[in-house]
This record gives sequence, C-alpha cells and structure tokens, in this order.
Amino acid sequence: MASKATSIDIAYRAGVSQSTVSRALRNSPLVNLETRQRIQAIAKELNYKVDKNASNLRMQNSQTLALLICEDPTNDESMINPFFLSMLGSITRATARQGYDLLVSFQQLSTDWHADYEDSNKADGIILLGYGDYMDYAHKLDKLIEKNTHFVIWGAEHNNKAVLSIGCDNHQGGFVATEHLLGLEHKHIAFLGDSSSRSPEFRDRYLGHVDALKSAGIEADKQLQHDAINTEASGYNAANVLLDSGVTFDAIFTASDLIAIGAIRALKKRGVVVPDQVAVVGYDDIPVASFANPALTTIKQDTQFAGEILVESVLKLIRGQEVSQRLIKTHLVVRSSCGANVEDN
Amino acid sequence: MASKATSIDIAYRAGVSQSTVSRALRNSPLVNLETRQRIQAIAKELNYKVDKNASNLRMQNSQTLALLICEDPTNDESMINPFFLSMLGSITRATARQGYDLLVSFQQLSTDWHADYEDSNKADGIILLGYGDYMDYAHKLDKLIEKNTHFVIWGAEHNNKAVLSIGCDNHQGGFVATEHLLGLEHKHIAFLGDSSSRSPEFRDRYLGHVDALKSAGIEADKQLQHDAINTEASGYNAANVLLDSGVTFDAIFTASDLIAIGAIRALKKRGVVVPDQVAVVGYDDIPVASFANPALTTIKQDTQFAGEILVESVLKLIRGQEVSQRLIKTHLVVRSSCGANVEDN
DNA sequence: CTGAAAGCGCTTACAG
DNA sequence: CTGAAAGCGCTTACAG
Repeated sequence: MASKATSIDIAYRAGVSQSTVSRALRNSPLVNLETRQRIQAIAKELNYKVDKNASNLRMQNSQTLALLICEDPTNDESMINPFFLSMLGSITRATARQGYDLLVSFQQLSTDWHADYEDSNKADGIILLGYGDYMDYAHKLDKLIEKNTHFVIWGAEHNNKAVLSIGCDNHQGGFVATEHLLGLEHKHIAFLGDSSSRSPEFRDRYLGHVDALKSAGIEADKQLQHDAINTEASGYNAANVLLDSGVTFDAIFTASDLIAIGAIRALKKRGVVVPDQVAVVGYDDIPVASFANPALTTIKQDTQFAGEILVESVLKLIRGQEVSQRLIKTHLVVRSSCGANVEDN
Repeated sequence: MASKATSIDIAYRAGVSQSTVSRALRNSPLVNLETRQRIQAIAKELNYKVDKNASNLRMQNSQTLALLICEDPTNDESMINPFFLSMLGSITRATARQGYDLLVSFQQLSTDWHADYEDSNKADGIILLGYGDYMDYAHKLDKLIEKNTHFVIWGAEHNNKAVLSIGCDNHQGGFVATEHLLGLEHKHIAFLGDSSSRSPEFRDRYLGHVDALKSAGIEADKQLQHDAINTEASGYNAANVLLDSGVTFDAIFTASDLIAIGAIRALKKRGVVVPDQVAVVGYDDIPVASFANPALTTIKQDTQFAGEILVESVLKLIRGQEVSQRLIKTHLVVRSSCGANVEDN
C-alpha cells in the first residue's frame, strides 16, 4: 500500500491549497460549501485521517485522557480489583463519548509513577483510581499539583484541598449497611476493614457504621473492629481473629465484598452458618457478590455514573471551568447473606 | 506555573545548540559525555519531558498500541467479560514493559469501529479482543488488512490467513475437560455452548470435547449439546432446555465459566445437586470461578502469558519481523464442581 | 472565500 | 564532537 495520504495529497487532487483542505476538513464555514464537500469526498475516498501528532502538536493538546490505576502492592498481578475494572469500563465509555482517547496504565504504589503523561503532552488530564494507602502517595499528588497537572482522584476527600476528589459517599454507605443489619435485629455488629486514616474510604465506611449504631443507641465496641485490606485472604484472616477473640457478634459488616467473601469462608470453615448465625453485608457489589454463597447483601456504588462524573470533571479542569468535590450516593442491594431475603441462589 | 520547558530552553541554559540538547537527551554517544550529563541535569531540573507529539511526528511512529475490546452486544454495559479484564491487565503491563503506551477502547460489535487509531498515527498497532460472533466483523478485518494495519486478534484461527491470531488451544482445553469428566466415570456428558462456526472458540472447545468422547469410544450425542452465548443468563436457559429435554446426563461441560455458573443455578433451582448428581466443568477460570458454590472446576487460560505474546506479536508485526499463529496450552484447574475434590469452599 | 507563510517541538542528515 | 537547517503534517493569523 502507498504511504498514508496527507492534506497535501488532497489539495493536489482538489486543485486547492493545503490551507483550504485543512479548513474544509474541519468543516469551517469559511470554505465554500461546494468546495468543502468536494474536499471531504476526496478525503473519504483516500481514506484520509488527520495526523493526530501533527494536529496535537499544532493545537497544543492531545484530546487524550490518562487513567492511572494504582493497585495495592499486596494483590498479585493477575487479580485486579474488580471494582476498578468496572470503573474502567465506564470511564472508557465516558471518555469516548466526549471525543477523547484513553491511555490506561496500572501502577504499583511502590514504584515511581509514569505520571508524566501530561508533561510529555500525551494526555491533557489524568484520572487516578486507587484504593490503597493514601499516605504513601500523598507526596506524589503534591508533585502533580505543583506541576499544575489536571487531575481528579477517585475516593475520599483529600486533606489537601487543592486535590479534586470524586467519590461515593462512604459514610452514607456504612450508615445504610449498618442500619439494615440493625433493622434485622442484629445488635452485635462487627466491622472488618482498616479504620485508620491510612484508608480514608474504609475509615469513612467505619464512621458511618459507628454513627448508625449511635443512632440506635448503641456504643461501637472497638473489640468488634478488626483491620483488613481489600483482599479475600485478608478478610479470611480478620474473621478468624474475630472468631478467636471470643467476643460475641451476630453480624459482620465488611469494608469490601472481597473481605466479606473471605470472612464467609472463615465462618463456614468453623461451622458458623451465614446468615442464620451471623449475617454478613459487604461493600462494592462486585460481580462475584451475586454468585457468592450465600449471595452477598452489599452496598452498590454506581460505577456507571461515577465514571461519567470523573471524566466530566477532568474535562472541566482542563477547560478551566469551575469544579467541586462531589459525593455520589450509594444504595443497598439486599441478597441473602444478611438473612433478609432467601429467595436468590 | 510557567509553560512547559522545551529543548530550546535547555539549550539556552546549557549554552549549546538545540540539536546538541536533543542528542544529549537521547543519550547519543556523539555528544561529549560531560556536556551530555550537564544537559541531562538541566533537563531534570526543569522537569523537562520530550514532547511526544513533536517527537512522534518527526519519527513517524507513536510508541503506542491500541487495544480494542469488542463486546457482545447482549452484555449489559457494566458487565464486561471478566476474562477480557484479566487480559487487559496483562496486556497493559506487557505494553508498558516494552516502553509503549496503551490506548483502550470498548467497541460494540454492532457499531462502526473507531479502528482508525493507526490511520491517524495515534497507534502503531492494534490488538483485538473479542469473544463474539466472528462473522459479524469479518469484513471489518478485511478492511484492516486492506489498509495494511498492524494488528493481532485474540482467539481462534481465522479463515483469512492474512489475519494473525493468537489464542489458547481451545480444542485441547475441551479435550482435557471432557477427559477429566470421563475419568470420574461420567458417561453422559452434556455440552452447553454454541457449536457453530459463528463462535469459533466455542466450536473448537466442542470439537475437543467430541474427540475426547471418541477416544473413550463414546459417540457424541447431539441431543446433549445446547447453544449458549457467554453469559450467566444464557447458561441458565440452556441448562433448563437440557433439563426439559428429558435426556439423561450426569455431567455438563460448558464453553465458559459464566455459562457454568448459570447452569449450576438452574440445576440448583430444580433440586439437582452439584456435583453429586451432575458434575460441572467450566472454561476460563475467571475470578468468580473459585468463589462459586460449589467452586468451579475449569480450564484456565494463562492470561499473563497470553497478554505478553499478544503484545510481542504486534510489535514484531510493526517491526516487520516474522510472526506466526500461536496456540497457547491451557490447563485444568480441579475444584469441587466436578466431584473430584471436595476440599475447598 | 482562498492562498502563502509561519510555527508547534522535535530528530537527523549534512557540513564542519 | 557541534551547529545550522530541513522537515514531519498539521492549524491559523494575515493578506488579499
């Protein structure tokens, strides 16, 4: 095949200048309608596509967004957080809908970020997805701010007010989940998940949990909270620690579905029946949740909507428009692991 | 912040020409070592990054690969095939390791492809991931070939020999799965999944299944095969059709894990105990497989390795090197749904 | 409405 | 070892 057609080739065939071709292809009203259509027809015939590198270089933008997914270093390579994957899907679609391309990259928190996408003019803005330990990369965010990078981060509100974060209302999610368990007459509700400021999202879910208890006149018992990171194995371990502690509990609210699934495995292994003896509520509504046994009652985050807001927000940032923090409402998905419903599965 | 530093800024500070800066930054031995280091230090200080648009325009390549994930139009938006997601992870990593960036896009089979990535110089090559109906996009592939695009497609070997495909050995996978069930004394093994040429991967799994039966002296019974596409719902329906048919069977081999999970749900609903009354083996080893109840015995495709081969292959294509079709071996993962193992869960 | 020209920020052949 | 210069393929201000 001959090498790619350029605007000069079209100009030659159309008998006009290259400038006119460029204008016509961008559908400029400056160009005579007839000429414009003729040029567009030739472009189509030659299978011409504007060279993005040339165009971007000239326009000084890239019409591209970068998505950085920062994984927990503890997760093994193949096991990507399913929640992120769901977000990835909706972000990709939202980006495409806005006429942008999406550069995707997975980053270990430990390693140096290739966050130079914007520096090298490969992307106009960056979306950060991370569930991990915020402390570890706080200084990296500072660097981004310093460099005046356009970026949004998914998750809890950040200490640094210059960081724009979009996230689900974790406090509300924790509140609703616990409220649901309380409504089912559970009094001793354990919480499995990190409650420190190192995991702001988990912490907010915990605080929502505590507030729901408080509303019911129950004081949160620190003995019923055990740390866990977002993996099945960690949930399994935390549940065992809880069981070994000998403290009485009739329900568990976990900071994530993965933790819940691990906890259920631990309970089963000890012969504890879910939900009859212990009710379990998870968080995220990952695909596995509905296939778990029993099917997991959980808090659903609307990833579809979240992806749209995330993309819309970076775009606003890029355009210099006003943007603000935003909390997305979550909602409860009742299945059978909480004992409220034994229809499914 | 001041606008981005360019090589001219560095040249000015270093008291050399812009050409020398460019050479120094690419670490050319042509530049005096000392000068080179001085220039690199200044670049670092200024936080300089080569402008990719300018560089790519000049070099006529983009150091970028595009990944097109073509979904089944039947799947709802949020439910992306988990197997693809796993591939996405490994492809992203393999791409990064090779110093390339990855542009990701989801495409409905129905709509027109934005497969103009390479045309517009945004990507040097394309990786196509699709589990769907090959017929539907055969002519789109023809167009890609015609345009001399560098692309690899994941999946079964393609009729058109000009198409480079990399895939797992579906025939072997089907053979091994069936062999395993036969070894467990199952004689009446049903197959759930499309066996037509419209789904070449499913068809190959079916053919492997048939050959394994043949090796055991069993003639495949067409009454035991029912079509299903790659969704849980379709598996559920197919299993019901099978149950309604009244034909005897003691095991089911499904063309995918999602189908298996749907089938198990149908069996449970009818009071059929898995694996005691009917053994089930799936295909893919998606994350859900190990959490299913009972945990799913399945055929694992090594997505890590597959991603690497895929990336390596497009890269070779781009460099004009020799590449050939390639089949990746699969292996059996024994869990409890086949009755061979009741340890887990 | 159209064309000639400048320039986006690089890389590299050419000349020294 | 270094510099001046051309050129990658566009977009757009300027002049007509």
